[in-house]
Amino acid sequence: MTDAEYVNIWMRPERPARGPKPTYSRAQITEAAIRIADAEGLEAATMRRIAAEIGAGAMSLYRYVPSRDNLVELMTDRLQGEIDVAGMPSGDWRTDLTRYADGLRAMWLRHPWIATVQRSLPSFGPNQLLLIERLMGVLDAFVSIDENLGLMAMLNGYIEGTVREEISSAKEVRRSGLSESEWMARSYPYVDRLVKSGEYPIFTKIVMEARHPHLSRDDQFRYGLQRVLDCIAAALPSTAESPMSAHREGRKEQDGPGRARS
Amino acid sequence: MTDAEYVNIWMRPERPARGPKPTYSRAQITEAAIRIADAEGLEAATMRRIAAEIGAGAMSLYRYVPSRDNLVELMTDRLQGEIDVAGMPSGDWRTDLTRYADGLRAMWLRHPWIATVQRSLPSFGPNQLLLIERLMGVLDAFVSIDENLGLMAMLNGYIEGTVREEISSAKEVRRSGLSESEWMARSYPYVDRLVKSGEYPIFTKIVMEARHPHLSRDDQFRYGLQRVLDCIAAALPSTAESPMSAHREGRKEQDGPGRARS
DNA sequence: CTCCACTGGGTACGTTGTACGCGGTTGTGG
DNA sequence: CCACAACCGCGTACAACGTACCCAGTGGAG
Repeated sequence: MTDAEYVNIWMRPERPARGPKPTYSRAQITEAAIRIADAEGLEAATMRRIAAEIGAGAMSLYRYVPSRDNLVELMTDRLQGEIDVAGMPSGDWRTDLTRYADGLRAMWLRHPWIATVQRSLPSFGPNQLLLIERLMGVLDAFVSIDENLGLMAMLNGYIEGTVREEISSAKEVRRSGLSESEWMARSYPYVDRLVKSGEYPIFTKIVMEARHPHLSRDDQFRYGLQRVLDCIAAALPSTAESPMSAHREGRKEQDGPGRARS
Repeated sequence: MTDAEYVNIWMRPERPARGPKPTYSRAQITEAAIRIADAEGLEAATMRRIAAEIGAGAMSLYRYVPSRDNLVELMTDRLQGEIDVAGMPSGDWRTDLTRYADGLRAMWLRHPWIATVQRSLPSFGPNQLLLIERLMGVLDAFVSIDENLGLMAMLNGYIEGTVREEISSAKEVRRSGLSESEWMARSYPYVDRLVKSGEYPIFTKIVMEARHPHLSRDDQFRYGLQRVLDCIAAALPSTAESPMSAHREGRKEQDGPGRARS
């Protein structure tokens, strides 16, 4: 089996048996790369830059990592480890999934570049495996694996989609050096032209509403998450009823005070 | 206002008033770039390659497009136009959203590279605007804009998340030149080691189950989508009841025949 | 007719990932 | 104990990238 035939990075041993002791380590390199990516984006984490960060020569990194893509894989798995899923399943699936959702979102917001890595087939690094065990374990007692996978796809889809939006908004703000409201002011001519054209009534409605957001980003996320969890609840057998899920009030019309519909 | 201060690509006029007639056009360049990206991935659509495709010199493209990033924006908006949302809202929101979901998924599968572009703040190209109008119009009569945005975030999150997985799986298959089952055979040593270790019971369950998938990818998608739509239905006032949504049967335990839990 | 804003495109620069090979270091078989 | 092969860090080199700059031609406005 030649070097190129390792199925993934986790199969390739970090350290060979013989030879001089390595000065650095995969973990150290991964850490440095994450530090740079956090501060300046993933594209700033070039091999030369990472090497400089730990005081090594550029090509030295290739003694530890076969390629930059593989390094990104290492970084991604390290991030999965930041999500605290200890003690799951706790018996209260709603609490568990809320904790997971908050943890995943917080992790993405700490490391926004994660949104730009397109996962290849799941590489099943150690942290990802642990996460799978704990997360899928939450509903494992209640539904089949197929159904569990489907529900988690929905949950993850909601979380990632929402956070992607938060991230790209924040990135644009940083990129342009303008605050969010300044950015809106800058793009005013374009938006205004669209609004004034009268061809986009719903877009207009969104723009008008967005200027007076009722909820903070956190609250928006929490609110939508509760909706998703309600949906999951509906898919579970009654035996799974979560101890403290008595927050199902009659919601119906809860519009703001007298906003007319166009 | 200097060139750099255009707020986005849509504000910048394609053609100036005077001078010789351009040989090419933004639309033509965009089309060529999409063709290349479809066949070989977005990273293959380099400026030189696109120029060669239409028979131009590399630098000529910059007469039409300020930068490659802006070109990607043009490509993305063109893709949004492929989703057929004509005639929405039709009055049957469930049918409308199903059609949209199928259309979005099909478009992503036709142009998998879309998953690798990280949107900056929504650029509101013409096709995206139209899509917003039609899609958000579907539920506009039933819920507030805030709620509508939340529900659509959930729907889009589910669709994009699911399709991302399909895409990365397909890409890995193409990259390695192996079929899906060959790929699994190749990675058998790694997976087998994990299974045999006994530390990952749920991962093991997934692997065992995945060898006998009950549903095709299409059916999986459809199934999860129905679940999401059920969730949306729960958030709507009763007046919004969709004509043909009587497919809520009693589902409970539907496990495979007697697989013990570890 | 004259001007000059525009055209297509060639050359060149800085930056990227990484193949290759060097001289030095070290665990191990004889 | 010692020679050797396997490993180390890393300097050099190359191809490909996005794009700044410049130039000679072209055609509508005054």
